[in-house]
Amino acid sequence: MARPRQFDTTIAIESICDEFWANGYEATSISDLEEATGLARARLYAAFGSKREMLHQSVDFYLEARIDRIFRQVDDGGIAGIVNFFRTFARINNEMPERAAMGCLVVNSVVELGRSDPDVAARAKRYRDRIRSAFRSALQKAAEDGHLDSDIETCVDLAYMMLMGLYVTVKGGAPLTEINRLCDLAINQVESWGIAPTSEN
Amino acid sequence: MARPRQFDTTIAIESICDEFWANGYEATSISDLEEATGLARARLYAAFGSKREMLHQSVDFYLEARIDRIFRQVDDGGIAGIVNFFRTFARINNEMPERAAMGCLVVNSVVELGRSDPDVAARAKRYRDRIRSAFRSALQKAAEDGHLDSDIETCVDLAYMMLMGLYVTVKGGAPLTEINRLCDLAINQVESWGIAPTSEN
DNA sequence: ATCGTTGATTACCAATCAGTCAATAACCAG
DNA sequence: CTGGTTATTGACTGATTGGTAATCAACGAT
Repeated sequence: MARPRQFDTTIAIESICDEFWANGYEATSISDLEEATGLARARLYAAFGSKREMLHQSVDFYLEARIDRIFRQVDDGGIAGIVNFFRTFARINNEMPERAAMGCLVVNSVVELGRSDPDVAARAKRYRDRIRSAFRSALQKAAEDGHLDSDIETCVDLAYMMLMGLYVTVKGGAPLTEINRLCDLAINQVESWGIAPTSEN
Repeated sequence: MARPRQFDTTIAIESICDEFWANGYEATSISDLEEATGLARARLYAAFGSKREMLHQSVDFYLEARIDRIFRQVDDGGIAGIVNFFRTFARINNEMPERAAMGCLVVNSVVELGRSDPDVAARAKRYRDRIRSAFRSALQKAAEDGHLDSDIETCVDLAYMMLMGLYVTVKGGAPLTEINRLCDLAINQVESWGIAPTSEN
């Protein structure tokens, strides 16, 4: 009963997401988004309402297209699933350093805007919950299989904190040797949860 | 042999630092800095050259006035010094939530600009080095006193990552219960390094 | 006292910012 | 084919951005 939109909003959000991801919210102008999407600003505003809303939808997209997709592989993977996650993290840093240097859109956004934008903070909560849920599921599976000898919630939180530490370190332009060292540490730590602790922690 | 400056640049940088700390780099305008310092923009530019330089000097100030001052107490404190550091972190979050929600200027700056500003990245390296140096000294002292049963470098990196995880979580507006839980976890972890590991990790 | 140098003040700049509006175009139900 | 509805277009807005130029004021050395 009316003129249909001539572009796919999801595809547009994907381009917008990449822009915010690479450069941050404030440093990204509407002109940048016009260029990235190939859409005139009025079309963007007609579709999304405001720059903030574009960020919110970008984070939503990122949460399901990136975060959820990655952590679904962790959900059922047991200890190995978590280990593999950190291995992949290291591999991306070694093979795609530019991409890795973008860090995580949710971390970037929440550090830049979390204090002033409750909508970003709310998405950050979903983010934390999703990550911890994946780690928890993986560890619960390990526990059922008798491959766990540690408190699950403690390990969940520890894995989460190590991951956040990695993101911040990567953003700081730390050399690959340092990033690999931290990844190895995380991997060793996670693997140690699956076996009885020895004198070397 | 010329007219002396009528204001203390260090005091000005302190105000500028607070502004960047609270609101981030891009979201802070020169007008905001004029208001915060009480100095006209031309005076700021005469003294500091550019907005970027104001940030760099703010981070430098922050590194020595905040970071170094805090971590000097960790340097010689052994295990208890590190534990006390995380206890203080928790206390600030409980007693001064608004201040705590500002997070850490270096983390904020490096997440916002580290990818594009090498000068910020360089300061982030000094930041990581200083923090790890403090944790290392503390753990070495514990080792000399025979109160350590873990690999020092591993513990150093783990403590650092936990701290970064805390900063990110705080920025995400996580409830106090969650922050306190993570702080308690960090404290338990650090304390465990000083005693022989048991079956509960 | 004066001269050279520097800081302070004010007004100003072009560029860019996020966002809007009126006109036009395309679609679908009837 | 027409009328109602929505998308698209391109020009446009006032406000704000980081940064400057010119004038004036204050100082120390001679």
